[in-house]
Amino acid sequence: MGRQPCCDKLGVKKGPWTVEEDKKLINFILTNGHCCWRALPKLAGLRRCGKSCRLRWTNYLRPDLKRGLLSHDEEQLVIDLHANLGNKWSKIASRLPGRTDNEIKNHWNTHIKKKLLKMGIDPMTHQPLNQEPSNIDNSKTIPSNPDDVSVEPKTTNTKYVEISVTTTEEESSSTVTDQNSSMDNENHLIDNIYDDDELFSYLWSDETTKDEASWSDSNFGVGGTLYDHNISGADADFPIWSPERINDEKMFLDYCQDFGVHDFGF
DNA sequence: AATAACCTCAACCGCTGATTA
DNA sequence: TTAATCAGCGGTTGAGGTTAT
Repeated sequence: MGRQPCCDKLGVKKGPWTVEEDKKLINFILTNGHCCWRALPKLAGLRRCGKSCRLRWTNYLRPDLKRGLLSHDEEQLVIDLHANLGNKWSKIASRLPGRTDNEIKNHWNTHIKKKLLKMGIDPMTHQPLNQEPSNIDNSKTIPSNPDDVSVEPKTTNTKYVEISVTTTEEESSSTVTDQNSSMDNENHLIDNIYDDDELFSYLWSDETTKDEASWSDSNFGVGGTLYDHNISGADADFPIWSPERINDEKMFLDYCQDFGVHDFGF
């Protein structure tokens, strides 16, 4: 009865991934795909459980991932989607190409939440903090069925709490009044985004899953992107084969050796 | 320079619904 | 139908880095 037992818990490694492990995982998935996470670690020669491999791949190694802080537009979109969906990070992430649910969740908890609180806005209800809960009409901000995003996501007439989020230290130190004054401009920016039918339909489309996005570029060629998490600072924002990084010849050649030049689309 | 306090985010944990034998 | 495992999700943790004292 039932399926075969999952991975053998004994001897399964935990903790941070090493470069070697990353290479093994990338190499295996690029060659064989990831039809079965349970079997993958053994086949790839990794002493990890399938769950850990899946997380590492989806949150860090996927070729289509963007790196670096969320842009202002992305941040605003996250806030807007959160007002509709609540803490449905995977659904929010599916609307932001190249971003993971974990990344968005972390960014929300460490940056956006604080900014909203600083502005006197409840991050959960997206309403002013001093507003009595009984006065809050949640039906306008959070659909009864959070999954039902076929509900008008947001129009310029929909009365969500319009939130402006700044992205720099300088800006974040500004007063609420200052931020309110810039709100119109930024709302205008977001309105423009929503006025763009093509972008709008893409962002609100359920068609493209993270996996599809990932495997549409199932190699490290022109569309794919591989980042080296061991590089910090500005370099970390560039793919390892990008001109910005390619001057580090040794590292580049190391990766070419590991994955084969063809993997980089040359 | 040393230490404490704070911040960030990768990774883990535990739960849920779907799937399978 | 049942029981076991699966993938996926959201919440939480803690190591390492940064900033303040």
